[in-house]
Amino acid sequence: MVISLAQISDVAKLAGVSPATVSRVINGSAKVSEEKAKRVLEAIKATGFKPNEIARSLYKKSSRIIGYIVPSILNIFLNEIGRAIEEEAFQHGYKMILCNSDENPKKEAAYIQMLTAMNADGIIITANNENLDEEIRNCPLPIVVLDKEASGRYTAVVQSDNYAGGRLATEYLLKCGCKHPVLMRPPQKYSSGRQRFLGYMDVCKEHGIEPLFIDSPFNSNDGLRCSQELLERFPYVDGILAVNDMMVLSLYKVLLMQRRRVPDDIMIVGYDGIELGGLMTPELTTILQPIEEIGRLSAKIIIDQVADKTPDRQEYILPVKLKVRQTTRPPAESNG
Amino acid sequence: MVISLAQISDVAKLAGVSPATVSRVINGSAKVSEEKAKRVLEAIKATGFKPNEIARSLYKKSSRIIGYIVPSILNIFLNEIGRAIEEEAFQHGYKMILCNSDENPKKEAAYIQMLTAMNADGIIITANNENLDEEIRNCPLPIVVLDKEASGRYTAVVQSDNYAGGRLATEYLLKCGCKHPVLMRPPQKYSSGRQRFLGYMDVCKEHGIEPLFIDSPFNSNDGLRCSQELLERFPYVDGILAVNDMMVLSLYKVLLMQRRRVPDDIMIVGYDGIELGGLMTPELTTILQPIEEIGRLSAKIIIDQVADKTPDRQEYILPVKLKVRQTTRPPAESNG
DNA sequence: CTGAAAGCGCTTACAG
DNA sequence: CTGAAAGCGCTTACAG
Repeated sequence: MVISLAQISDVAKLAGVSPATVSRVINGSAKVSEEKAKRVLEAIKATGFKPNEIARSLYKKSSRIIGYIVPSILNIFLNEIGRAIEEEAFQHGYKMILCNSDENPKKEAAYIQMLTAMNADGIIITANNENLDEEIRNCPLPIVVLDKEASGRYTAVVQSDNYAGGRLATEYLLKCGCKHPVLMRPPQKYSSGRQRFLGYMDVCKEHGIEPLFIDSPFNSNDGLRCSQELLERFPYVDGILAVNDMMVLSLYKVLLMQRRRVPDDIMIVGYDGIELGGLMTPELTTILQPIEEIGRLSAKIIIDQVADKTPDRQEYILPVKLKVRQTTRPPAESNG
Repeated sequence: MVISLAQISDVAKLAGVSPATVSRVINGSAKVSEEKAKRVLEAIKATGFKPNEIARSLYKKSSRIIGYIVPSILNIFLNEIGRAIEEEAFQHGYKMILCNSDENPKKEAAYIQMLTAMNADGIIITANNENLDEEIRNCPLPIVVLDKEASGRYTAVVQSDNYAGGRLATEYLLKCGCKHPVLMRPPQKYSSGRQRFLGYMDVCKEHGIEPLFIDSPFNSNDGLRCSQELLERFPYVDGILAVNDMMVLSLYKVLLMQRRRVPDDIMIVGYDGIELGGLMTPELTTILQPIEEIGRLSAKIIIDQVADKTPDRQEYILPVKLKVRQTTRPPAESNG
């Protein structure tokens, strides 16, 4: 069943004017006599006319759409950023569409092409593969890269201060009295991962503490295995810097099986600050990335770009914060 | 910085043929001499030409895009369905774009219009408000409605058997020896919620058990308050049918505070079967909705619709399953 | 097999 | 202020 929609010509006929006049009324792009405008408005209502955006953007080169490409639609952190992008976009009359690349370079390329082809006004992407360079280079749209090593052409990079995040978490665990904090080291192919590692290493060095870490993916599919390995390799661990908040669910499971109490035996600091962290039991102490700001800023950069405002700079490093909850215990003297 | 893209006319010029011929090569829509085809292919490569989908779909009326509109981008269950939609779509050369309506009717309407305007081939929606009727009626696209009471016009409704789900969960709790199973009753404005409630009520009646329930939202923002209220009103509760899996995180928190053990003191059955349930500690016994199938079927219905195949029927009720994990304990005699 | 032409549904110079 | 015309970048009858 296909409902045929009214077209601008139908409206024009009904109102007794030309399509051009109808267009001008809709867009407010030129003066139209009050009387004709009124007739047009009535005709629009009567016909239920909605301008065809395809035709419109074929001419206008802008569809007021921002594309957000993520490697996984199941990544809560990225979805929380998406929500912020969406809000900012909508406030400015833009729409956000989310595309799931499923960590598949072919899909990623396909969505970049689709967004280009549909005259989107920009792309926000957490690209995580290098093969993408060519697609991005061939894409004429403004591109904001999130959170990852930016390679090749882009309009701006928006990420949080991962070095500071790594430091902050480590320093806090030491302050809480941990002697053997172990880092679940994020993938080192990402600059974010390298920065966090660096932050951890530097703090260890400054405190004369031996750095301990195991490599961990962001994805929690392997979380159980990874958590188990951590405890096997470092049975004396008394503090853990989780690769991200989600991973802590697996950590809890393994710790409980081994009857290690949190925070009594082992303290934990997560990373990201997704809402889920507050729902866990015990509630998760974590590094808060400025999720809302990352999303809004990224959207804003693209919207400004449309108005030919180039961003102040190409790299935005947003500050992180420590959120203390229940998986850490501050030292007793801090009460004084 | 705007990169100007090659157009079909550039390719034609370079290959020494007409744009029509280039189009025919790209689309395989008519025979082209081998020699010219070869020249065209070379010219395409040389220019890096990508057909403008906007222009293309203005004529073709199909953009090979399926829109998936959800009330919240943070709903894991809906995102898992989205992943399945995406996979099915991609296999057939379609793309899925996810639109977040944020439970805002205006956004919902805006996205429906956008998808219509961009000649999407169909919409999959978990509409949850009644005001939407008009938008949907005015939308000429195939629409598949998920999981909710379908109102007005639509191509098909795909949902799982909520009545059976309600029954299954209740029966299992009784089988495990619960005397006072309490239902976190899902919002009754949804047919899915009403069906589950009915399933629960019927089983209670059949077993001569007093039905106990409190109203609960799907959203876990209010989870803590809701869980607390449940325990206050029914302190003797020994089994809980959670409104969904996510809500169980809040439940755990409250139960732990009150020193009630799971499953020793209180057993829990979740609802949905999201992956997160398996990461919880204890791992969650739950009703598995056929997430993968819901997504794939919905996508398939739309894709078939494009080829003018009307679906076999308008209502698909998919079967649910019980997944036993650690929040329930089967009766001892079941070993024999 | 192939090109010139018309058309998809809008928008905007161009004249008046 | 307003309409006829051209154009956005493709695709597909229509002739040949």
